[in-house]
Amino acid sequence: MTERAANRAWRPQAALPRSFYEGQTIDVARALLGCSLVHHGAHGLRAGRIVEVEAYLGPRDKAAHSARGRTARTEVMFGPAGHAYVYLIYGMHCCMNVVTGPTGSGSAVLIRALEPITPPDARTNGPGLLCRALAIDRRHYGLDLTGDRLFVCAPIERGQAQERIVSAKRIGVEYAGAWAKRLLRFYLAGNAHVSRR
DNA sequence: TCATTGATGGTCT
DNA sequence: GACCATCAATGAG
Repeated sequence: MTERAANRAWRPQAALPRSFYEGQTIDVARALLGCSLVHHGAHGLRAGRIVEVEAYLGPRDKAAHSARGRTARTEVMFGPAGHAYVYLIYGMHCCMNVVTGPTGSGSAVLIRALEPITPPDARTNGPGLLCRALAIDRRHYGLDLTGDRLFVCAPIERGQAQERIVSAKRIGVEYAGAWAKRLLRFYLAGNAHVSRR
């Protein structure tokens, strides 16, 4: 946490390969916890450690945007895994997902919160906040996450006991009937940067 | 501390 | 025209 932020310059590792994203969406969601989200932009390097995610399981999942059909907005969800699905919500906030599973499955994982790395005082405890902090917006729609601009890299080894993962209901999807009750939100237990505590 | 509400615009009916 | 995978400001208690 503050130790990582304060000390020697943090350097991103290699981007995770496409095979990482091609797995079962729930498995990918859980595996993303602890990984670093990295953006190399005009502003320089901005990054954070993923501490909260939500899984969206494709068109059968009534909470998923892909359940509304294949449209210009959702097109990237139906493409190959390992690409960014970025959308505008409430007219002012962007949210970022990673596309998962087999091509055509329409599944993705929403990144909901980060523990900031650079800059260390950034507010990243929500899907809109983290996009703003990392300068991610709709221009990144469809971007290949196996490139070197925007990507995820493997967890930083901490030499500590592994952090426990909590499963919970997803936020803001009450309209989705039975799917709203599914425990498809995952976060690191006790982490101070989770969006709702 | 909690509940409520306004901001703001793309997407879909 | 309604809805929305959000956030910040506000006001009551």
